[in-house]
Amino acid sequence: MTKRYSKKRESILECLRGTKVHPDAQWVYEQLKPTYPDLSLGTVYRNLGELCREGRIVSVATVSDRERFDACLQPHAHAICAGCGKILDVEELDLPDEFVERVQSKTGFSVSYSRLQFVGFCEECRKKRSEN
Amino acid sequence: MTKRYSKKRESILECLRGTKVHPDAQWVYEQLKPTYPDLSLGTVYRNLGELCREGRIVSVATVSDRERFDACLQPHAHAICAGCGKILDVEELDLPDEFVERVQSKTGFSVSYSRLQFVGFCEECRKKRSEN
DNA sequence: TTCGTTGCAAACATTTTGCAGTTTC
DNA sequence: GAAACTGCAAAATGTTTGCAACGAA
Repeated sequence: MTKRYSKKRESILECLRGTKVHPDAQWVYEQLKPTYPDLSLGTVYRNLGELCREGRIVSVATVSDRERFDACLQPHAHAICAGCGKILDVEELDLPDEFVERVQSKTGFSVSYSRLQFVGFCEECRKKRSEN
Repeated sequence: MTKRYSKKRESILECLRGTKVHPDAQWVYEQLKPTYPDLSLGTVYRNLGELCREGRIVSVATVSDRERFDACLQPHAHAICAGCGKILDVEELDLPDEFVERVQSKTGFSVSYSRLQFVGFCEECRKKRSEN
């Protein structure tokens, strides 16, 4: 199946590249719906999957049962709020190079990429909690 | 709601403690079903959720849309096979202590726990791939 | 007796898929 | 014109929930 140009796929990728929220399919759909009134959610899912398989985006986490994506391919850590689901990038937390090598030698895996997630509560959610 | 003893809940916890496969709800259900012919999947879900909330088990990853759990609470990394979904423990990959502090100071999060995942393909899945 | 726990089935939410029409090449 | 792409709706999948029966304290 040779790949063909698709305006909607390109827009989905651009949408991801232009945001820092690490969105899920629904969010991308809502962003693009005004521009493409005939856009369907299935198309968003299909293209997110395709872009992942091609390695043009990555799946960074599943939060509240929704898969979240990122078009930034440079490895970096994520802070995930267990309250509101917000995901923030955290730079300058690079894993030692030998980690991947050690995983490969210990498990026999060939490692494609890694995820470093810090789960907790963001300031806003902590504030809301203390109010109640 | 004061907690009461439940044989099934205890068995669910024991089941998790006795395995290294980082199972999902379905797997636990199938393990215990012979022992408890009247066990229902809903009970497994309810208790896994409860055990998580109590901090007696942790959710280590969502693979192929299924949440996977672990009764081992010592922080450790995981190798996740994108082919078959297998999850292996990887010891001796400790994050520098200052990572959590840095996340907290940079994002304002209060971090509860972290996850370090290495996604790739296990030996068996690579073998299968090269055969086709 | 109280109220947490469970089985069961229905409800839910997210994601996938089949198909017919459309677009790219 | 062939094959990829899409909208739409239905289906599939994992998970949650309401309720009546059950069980622990």
